[in-house]
Amino acid sequence: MNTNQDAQLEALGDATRRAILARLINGPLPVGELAREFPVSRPAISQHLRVLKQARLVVDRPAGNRRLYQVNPEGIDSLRQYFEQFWTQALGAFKAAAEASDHEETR
Amino acid sequence: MNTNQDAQLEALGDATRRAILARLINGPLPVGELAREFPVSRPAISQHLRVLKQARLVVDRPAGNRRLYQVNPEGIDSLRQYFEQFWTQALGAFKAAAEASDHEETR
DNA sequence: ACTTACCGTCAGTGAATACTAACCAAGACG
DNA sequence: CGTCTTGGTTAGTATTCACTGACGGTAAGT
Repeated sequence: MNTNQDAQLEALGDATRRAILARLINGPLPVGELAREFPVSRPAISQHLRVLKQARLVVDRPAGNRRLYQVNPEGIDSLRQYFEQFWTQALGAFKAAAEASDHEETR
Repeated sequence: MNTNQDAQLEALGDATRRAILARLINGPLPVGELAREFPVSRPAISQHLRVLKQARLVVDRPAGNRRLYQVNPEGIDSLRQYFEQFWTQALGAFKAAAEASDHEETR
C-alpha cells in the first residue's frame, strides 16, 4: 500500500512543511510557538500541520490549553524504508545497464 | 548544501513525476515511450523530465534520433542518506521524550 | 460569569504550476 | 535534398495550492 507514502511525499513537497518538520525534530512544540518562528500566520501553520498529520509524519496531543505536535518516528521510518527499496532497485538496474554497456564496448 | 535535496523533494511532490521515476527504474526509456504510457501529452513529459533532471534524479543521453532517460543512482542515494540522518535524529528525540515521560510517571 | 489565550476551520484571494497547442531544431532514411 | 520521426521550448490557459481574515469552540485565570 503506497497511498500513505504518496501522501508523505506530497507533504514534503512544500518547503514550509519541511521547515516545520525540521523544527519539530528537536522536540514537541505548540502551534503558536511555530507560528511565531515562521513568517506565516497561525492558520497557515495549522493547515500545514493537518497535512503532515494526515501523512502520519507528525502526531499531536492536547496539553492543557495548548496542543503539542511532534514528529512521528514510524512515519519517518516507513519513508526511509521506501527509499531503501527504491535505491536498491535503481542500483540493480544501473548495474545491469552498465554491464550491458560493457558488452556493447567489448564486442 | 541541502539545496539539491530541496529540489529533489520538490520534484517528488508531483504524482506524475513519481510515476515517471517508478517507470524508469526498470531501465532507460525515450520520451515518446513514456508519453504513450501516461495520460498526458509529450511536452508535459518533457517538462517533468526537465524538473527531474535539474534535481539530479534522472540523467539523459542521446541515442540516435531519440533521447534515453534513466534514473540517477547518485541522486537516489543522496536522498536516502538525507532520510537516514533525519530518521536517526527523530528516533533520538523520540527516545529522549519517552524517557522524560517515564520520569514524569515514576516520580 | 467574564475575559484572555490557544487552536481548528471556512471562505475568498493571489500566486505557483501542470497542462495543451503550436512552432522550431536535429538525426535517420528514401 | 526532402520527408519523417523524435524531442525541446514557448505562449496561453486552467487548475491547484498556500495564505490571510473572520468566526466558533475549548481551557485556564480573574
